Amino acid sequence: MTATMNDVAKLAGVSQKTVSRVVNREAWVSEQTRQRVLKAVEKLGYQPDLAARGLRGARAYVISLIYDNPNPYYIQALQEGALQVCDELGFDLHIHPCHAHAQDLAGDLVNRYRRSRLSGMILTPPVSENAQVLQALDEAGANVVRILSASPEMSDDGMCVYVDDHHASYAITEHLILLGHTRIGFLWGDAEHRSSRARHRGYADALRAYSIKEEEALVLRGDFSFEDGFRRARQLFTLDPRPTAIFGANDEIAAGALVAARSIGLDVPHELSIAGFEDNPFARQTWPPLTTAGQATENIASHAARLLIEQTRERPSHPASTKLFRPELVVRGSTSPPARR
Amino acid sequence: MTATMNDVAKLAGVSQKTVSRVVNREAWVSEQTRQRVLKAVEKLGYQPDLAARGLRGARAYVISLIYDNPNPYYIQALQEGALQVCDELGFDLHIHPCHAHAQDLAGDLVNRYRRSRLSGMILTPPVSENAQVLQALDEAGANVVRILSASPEMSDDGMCVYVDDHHASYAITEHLILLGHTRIGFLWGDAEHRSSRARHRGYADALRAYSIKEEEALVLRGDFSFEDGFRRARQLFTLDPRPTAIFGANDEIAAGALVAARSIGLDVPHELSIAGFEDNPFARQTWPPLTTAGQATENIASHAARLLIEQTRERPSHPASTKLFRPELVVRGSTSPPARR
DNA sequence: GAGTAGACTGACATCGTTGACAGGGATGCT
DNA sequence: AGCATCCCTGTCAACGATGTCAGTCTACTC
Repeated sequence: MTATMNDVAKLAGVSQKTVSRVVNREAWVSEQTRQRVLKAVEKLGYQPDLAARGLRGARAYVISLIYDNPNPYYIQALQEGALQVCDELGFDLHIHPCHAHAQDLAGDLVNRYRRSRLSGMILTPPVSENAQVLQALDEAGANVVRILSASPEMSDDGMCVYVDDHHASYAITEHLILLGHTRIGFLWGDAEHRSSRARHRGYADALRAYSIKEEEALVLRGDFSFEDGFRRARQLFTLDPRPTAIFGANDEIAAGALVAARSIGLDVPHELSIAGFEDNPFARQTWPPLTTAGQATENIASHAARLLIEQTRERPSHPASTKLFRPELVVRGSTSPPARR
Repeated sequence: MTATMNDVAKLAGVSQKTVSRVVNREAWVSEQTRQRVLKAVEKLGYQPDLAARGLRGARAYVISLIYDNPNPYYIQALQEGALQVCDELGFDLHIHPCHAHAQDLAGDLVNRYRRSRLSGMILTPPVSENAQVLQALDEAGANVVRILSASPEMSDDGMCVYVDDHHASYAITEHLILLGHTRIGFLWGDAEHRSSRARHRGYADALRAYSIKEEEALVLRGDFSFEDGFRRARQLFTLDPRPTAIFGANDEIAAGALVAARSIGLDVPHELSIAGFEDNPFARQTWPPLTTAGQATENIASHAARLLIEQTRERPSHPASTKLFRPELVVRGSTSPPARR
């Protein structure tokens, strides 16, 4: 039913191998032959069979996106970015949600890698920071690109796409300080995420830069969830005096804080400013909309996918390159100067 | 490096074919041989290669999930549900976001079907209701399961997983009526979605059942987005008298209405009740949390995936079966009796 | 005791593609 | 003229599984 390479070859009057050469853009095919083959391809609506291709070739035409992240907006953006590049370059994308704490995550990923003959994997936080996983994949000879928070040293092995959380977090904190806030609560994300630590450092560094002392009671650890943001915000409200601003390590936490404020009748932003991080669509759908910082996750993912696929093609011209993305401050209605007391 | 069926066969001292039989749970293999093979499989960590399998067999071991839906929570739930079944049954899942209005969606899907040798496709609204797509896939002999809103006739061809939007929408409207509301605004979702029409019918039928006249001015068409919910809610607020309740055809619309209410200083639920539909996690993260109706989308998707894979296996024992899911009413803080005027 | 059916196993071709290698014609160099 | 080199093309085996078919070995029936 579906046309195969053989059909194309017959129609074009060449050998199957020559069709393969044309399709794969190999060198040394005469222009004349090329055109004839392409015409036949067109006519038959031929499309290479990914399974057969992957079977014979060392490389298959599939990459996998690995994530463990509760934020659907983030995940969807990742997927869209990666898919766009895959479509363009004729690859398939597999998605693999997983649990960062699963029994044998490393083994599982290695199995997947083999079983599906992956060309490569895109690792996202926190899996991209899991030393055990990285080692196992490295030993298996897997082709990996990691998305992760930039660390001051940037000394990671392999190909990485960095996000400068520290910088953006500094910018958000500075924004609050410049509005006149000095008592700024900070709600952590999962401490095991490197990005959480970077975001906290950005906060602390900004305070220091403006000679504001970091108060222990204003900084609460927890996780990246809405619920935990809600809980911890309420905890901050018991302080006397209350903080005049809260900076949540992601938009979900900030949204939780927003609802917490509402729940005790606090007016945002006049009685309390709230800022988030990531700039989900979500952040635009609260009232008031959230001040936050973000970078199109889609771009980050598509960059990672492109890097990965290029590496697959073994073009030695591209040395293992990295890239740094800088999220940008987005000021919306949830922050304003503190009310005078 | 990775073990193949041949390696397993050698170790177990049987033919490759026998290993294939054991792995695929075919009948007529002696228990003794089975055990020996399984031990060898275990020892070598053998996993069947999906590409090779798909190449030889008519069926491949991949299904695809097709969607065009702006709601990441919904999509993620679909994905999780489908993936769970795929993992269990040894299939791969491809995801394929698309645009329902794309130039040649039907052709694109058929191409994909062939190119990746899919075992089948799960179609979600609104693609699952696109006659042109259905016909093209049918002609290509594609194996399809559709997720879609139940219609009164239920006369769809092929395998379907139905969601009873009408029933749930009736329940929500009834809930509002029983609280004492009579002027209830209704904000449509995209009219081309069958579910939108079903939800509106549920609303209208409930009003009729309680002898409340449907007022044209209270019913506004639009799409499923937050922004459009916001816009249309503001439009409703210009009416005199204002509606005392708004029912949005999904949670996003309802959230938009919530923010709209806030923006003109209306207190929810006391001055205005708001209800949504779908029960996203999202609906719990507003203030107040939304009254809504929902059914675990994950279950719907996993049911669809299971149906699809079973059909692949050509077990004639299962006639093309369908299933009806009934979303349930979830009452939260965004609805209450109307204030007395 | 022959025939038949049922349980179990293996040999071999095959899916659609790519990789290794060989071959042939044109061109350039000695 | 002879040889090497550069283009261009084709032949053949292989990837790792499954499907077809033919076989063997037991047990049961008549």
